[in-house]
Amino acid sequence: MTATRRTGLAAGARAMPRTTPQPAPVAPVARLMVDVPLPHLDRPFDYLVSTTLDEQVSAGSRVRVRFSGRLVDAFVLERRDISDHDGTLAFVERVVGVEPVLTDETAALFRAVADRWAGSFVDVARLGVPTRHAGAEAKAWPEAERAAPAAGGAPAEGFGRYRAGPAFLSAVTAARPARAVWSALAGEDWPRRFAEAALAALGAGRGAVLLVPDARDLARLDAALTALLGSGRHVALSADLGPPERYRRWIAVRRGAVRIVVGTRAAAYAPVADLGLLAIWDDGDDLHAEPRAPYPHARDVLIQRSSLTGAALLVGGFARTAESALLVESGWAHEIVADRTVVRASTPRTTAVGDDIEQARDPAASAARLPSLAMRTARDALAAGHPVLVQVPRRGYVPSLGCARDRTPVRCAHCSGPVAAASSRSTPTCRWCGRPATDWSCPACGGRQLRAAVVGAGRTAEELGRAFPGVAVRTSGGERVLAGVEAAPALVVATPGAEPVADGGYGAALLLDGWALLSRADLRAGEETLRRWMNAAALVRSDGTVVVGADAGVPAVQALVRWDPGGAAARELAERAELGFTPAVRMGAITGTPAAIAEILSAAELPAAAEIIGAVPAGAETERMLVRVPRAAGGQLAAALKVASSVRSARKSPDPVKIELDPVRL
DNA sequence: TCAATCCGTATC
DNA sequence: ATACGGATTGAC
Repeated sequence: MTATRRTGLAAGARAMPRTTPQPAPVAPVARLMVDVPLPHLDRPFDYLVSTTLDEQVSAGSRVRVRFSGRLVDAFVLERRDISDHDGTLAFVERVVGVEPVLTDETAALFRAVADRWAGSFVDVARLGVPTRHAGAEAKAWPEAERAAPAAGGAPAEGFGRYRAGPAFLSAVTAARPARAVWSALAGEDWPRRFAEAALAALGAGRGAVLLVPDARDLARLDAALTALLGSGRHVALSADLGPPERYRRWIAVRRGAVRIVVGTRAAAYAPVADLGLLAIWDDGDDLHAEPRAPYPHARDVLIQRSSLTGAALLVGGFARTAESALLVESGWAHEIVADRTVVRASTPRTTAVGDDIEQARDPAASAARLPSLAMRTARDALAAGHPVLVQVPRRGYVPSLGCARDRTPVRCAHCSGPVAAASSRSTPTCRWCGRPATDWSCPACGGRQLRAAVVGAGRTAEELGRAFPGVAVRTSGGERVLAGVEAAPALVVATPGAEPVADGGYGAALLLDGWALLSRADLRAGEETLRRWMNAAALVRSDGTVVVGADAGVPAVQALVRWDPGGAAARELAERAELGFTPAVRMGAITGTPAAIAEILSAAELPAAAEIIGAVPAGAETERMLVRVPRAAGGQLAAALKVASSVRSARKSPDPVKIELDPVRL
């Protein structure tokens, strides 16, 4: 660049006079991570900080730098005196916003999570740091309005009902790194318990992060914290806030104005200083699994964060996952469970009516789906003035049809998609391409008559309306989810996960079509079914009744009847160990073209014990390969896969591969 | 001998 | 990604 050009620039657009930048006198080097998606660039680079930017660039700052010719975003990890880079250093171009977005602790967490899931730092940082919104930086956070903390309950209240419950709370109060898996009793006011645990952390002068699966649970937890702490001392973070509000709240946390964060999975990375408690509710819910690379699971992020910071960890739920069972079995976490007598007293009476599979599978006969016991149970609860919950696994009217004669599933003639009916009168239509399925004939027997193969929530509500004339029927599911229902007779038809909370509890719950949940071709079908049932049954009054439409011999049914989430999870874990599946082992899943998979496998120095489980088709021209290693070699596996994908990206290999660790779905 | 092109490598 | 250097190729 010539002297004249430089003079020209100095006289140019910028108001501030511009000369050759001088490195800052103290700690002129900024070590930073550049925001480029290439795995082989996932390491720090050093830049110089000029005297003009000296004040604004600190550890955690978001900056822009010229990297290999173009301007890219970057996260500053630290300021240091010297660089170990041999070449000359470029200067940081500018600072993005005045707010440092990383703390030393979250930077370490991003690194650890990236390493654990064979991803890169900036991929994880993108999950944990919301997009900047300049307007939000200016506003101050309102002062907390303090509620008089409600007095702690009597000994047999709250966590006092559980063995090791009070011990956990006092550990949090004493800022000790207690770790626990909590199996909540049916009917438990878990948002209140979470709020109490957060208050304990606050009492120790620490902060807390509490995670829930979805917006509805978040609203409940938010309300419980407001009731206990007043407003302004905690903040709710979720994706559906919209960028400005989300950033405003997040910045309040980063500045230390708020020390308690409740939120959905991305809140796991909230920059709370001096963490005293990390908690997650219902860790079996799929929503805790991040769908963006590197696909970290919120429970595992909290586990790592607990290890890094020494913050207490609470994994709570009505049901228990095999992963949580492993935390207990390995001795890493303690159990918080109630004694059997307490469990029996709080669990609604539960009966299975699976009886005849053939009959249960004939959804056309409403008497079979709503057996007489279920009808009687509902009638009694309604008569007693309580609402009745009816859980139906599928939404829609008739989401799946079959041949009336031999039950061959009806597929679309054009695209082979599944065919569903939207109402009793409408023409069955393909759910993929929308074409009506007129003129269908059974490929097996030639029959032309259709019948319902699966009955959805819509038709169930219709049937119930006829069976109980005069009783209000309400539905919750899909896009229309009810938060709660009042303590009055009503039939509430809900899909799993969309069950409204009933004021005072439901008088009864009917869990229909258990076979549809249990027979899913999924390794986790049993665990997931029990989780959905327990979450529904937990909303029933302790003197109420649960009727579950599944065979009494099925382990999940027995665990529900006995309210034994720990036993079920231990059995599940043992089964996974036998089959060699997560969490008993660590797994890597590589999805891509056969050539790309072969490239990864040849570049990866897999641990000696690695076992490769042969490629299965995974979509058009792609396959999926699994690598299994003992848990102790999990870190090595992730590192090897990371190196292999770095080699591929450095080599500019064309077809993309997806690398997942411990995938939730197999 | 020089320029156009390809390939591999580093990116502070 | 993308910019750059060194090697390679082809035409004069």
